Amino acid sequence: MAKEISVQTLQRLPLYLQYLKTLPPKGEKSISARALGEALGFGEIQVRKDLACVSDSGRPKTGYPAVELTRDIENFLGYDNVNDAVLVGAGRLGKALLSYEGFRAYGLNIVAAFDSSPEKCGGDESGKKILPFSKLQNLCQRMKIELGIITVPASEAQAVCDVLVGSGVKAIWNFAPTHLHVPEEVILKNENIAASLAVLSKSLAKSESQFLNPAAVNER
Amino acid sequence: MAKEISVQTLQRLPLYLQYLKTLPPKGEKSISARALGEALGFGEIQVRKDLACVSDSGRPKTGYPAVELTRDIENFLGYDNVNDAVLVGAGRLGKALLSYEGFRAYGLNIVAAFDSSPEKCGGDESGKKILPFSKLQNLCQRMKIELGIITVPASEAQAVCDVLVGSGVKAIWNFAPTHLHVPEEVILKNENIAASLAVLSKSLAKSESQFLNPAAVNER
DNA sequence: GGTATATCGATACTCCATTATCGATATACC
DNA sequence: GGTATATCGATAATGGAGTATCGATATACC
Repeated sequence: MAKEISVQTLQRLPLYLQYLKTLPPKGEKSISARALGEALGFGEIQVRKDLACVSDSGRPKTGYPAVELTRDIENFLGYDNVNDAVLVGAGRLGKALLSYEGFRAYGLNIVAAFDSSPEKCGGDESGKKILPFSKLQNLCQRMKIELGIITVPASEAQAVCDVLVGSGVKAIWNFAPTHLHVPEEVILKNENIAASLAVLSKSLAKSESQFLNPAAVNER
Repeated sequence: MAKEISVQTLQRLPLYLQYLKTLPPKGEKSISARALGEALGFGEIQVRKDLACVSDSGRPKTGYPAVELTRDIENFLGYDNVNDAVLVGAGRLGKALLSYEGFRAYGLNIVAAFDSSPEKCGGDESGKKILPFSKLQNLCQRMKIELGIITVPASEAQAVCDVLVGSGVKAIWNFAPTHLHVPEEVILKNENIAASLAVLSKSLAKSESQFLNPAAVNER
């Protein structure tokens, strides 16, 4: 436990958690690394290494107690302390994220959305407020917002990003299909659907032309 | 050119392409690996190795001719031959994907969406049709659809997946936050927002507690 | 209580992606 | 046309993630 953790491991942790939550509460008290691995498509050694980073509840002969393991992963990922965030760009994708209930379970709370076109402003069906872009800076500074989510078109993304950074945001989650420039100390995570699609359609093409590598493009 | 290509390289190729498209048509005819790397945050050697997989248009002293390079990447990624797809789950995320204009540029054409609740059926604002789920199998078989996009809640995802596979779909793009089981020969790509968020919020937490590693969580 | 066994955790190994080094070469300039 | 130079491309070195092996140990069963 408490070793250096790699990005890959970090990305797998939520998957373990998702699976643990699907287990019936009345079922087995413990689960083995092998069983977890088979359910998710990972090797059992990899599962042990991943879990060793966040929990030491593993017991020989029985495996990991489901309740303790769940708690340990959640603690590590910080799902208990909530992160406030703002979202910029109330288009379709922005609204989809706004109304996604699951974020709260991941410790993320979108406090408000912003958009430059006035007709989008007001209340969203999700119950979240959509405010004019001009109010962004003020709100971020007042509420000490640290995370900004960008769902505007690519052409506006850098400008929005600059405003967010100027408002004290420390991390940017970018869904616009473009590369953003941020200062050293600001964390940037790009969500690029084209990159994912490239992997998928390429392996589809490959498998059709009988080349090689038919399956399992995903993780690992 | 034409060496084995890694998944990582494959994921970066669309990023090069995106950047190339932002260059003014009247500007420099050529661009160097160093310039590309600086714009996107990669090392110049990595850029050369990536591009070597898909193009041999690089010239000493000048770099890569923008037009040729663009064409080579697009050819490699298959953006010229269109892939038909169906989407299942006309919720907010599903509709967002439906109306995303950018897909066509990536060689993806969503021919129709499906949903089990009748009130969602009919025409979407995007112009795409939303059909009852019962018609899924028939349409897939008739049109020989090879790619299925899943945007239903996690609880229904496996059932939808099974129907898609049973309808002859060869690749699944899964946006539901759950792990799916598919036959060996079916390609599965999971889009997991929780995994991305985990990386982001963890590094945010880290940078605050002054541990280490302040920036650049993203690719590489 | 003793013993067999399933499973964990640590160490060692392998493999692949990234990074560094170096020679080759086409262009630009004189 | 000759020469200097920026840049590419190939080969080698490094680093890190994933995988295998093996001993340790807690549990279950007799």
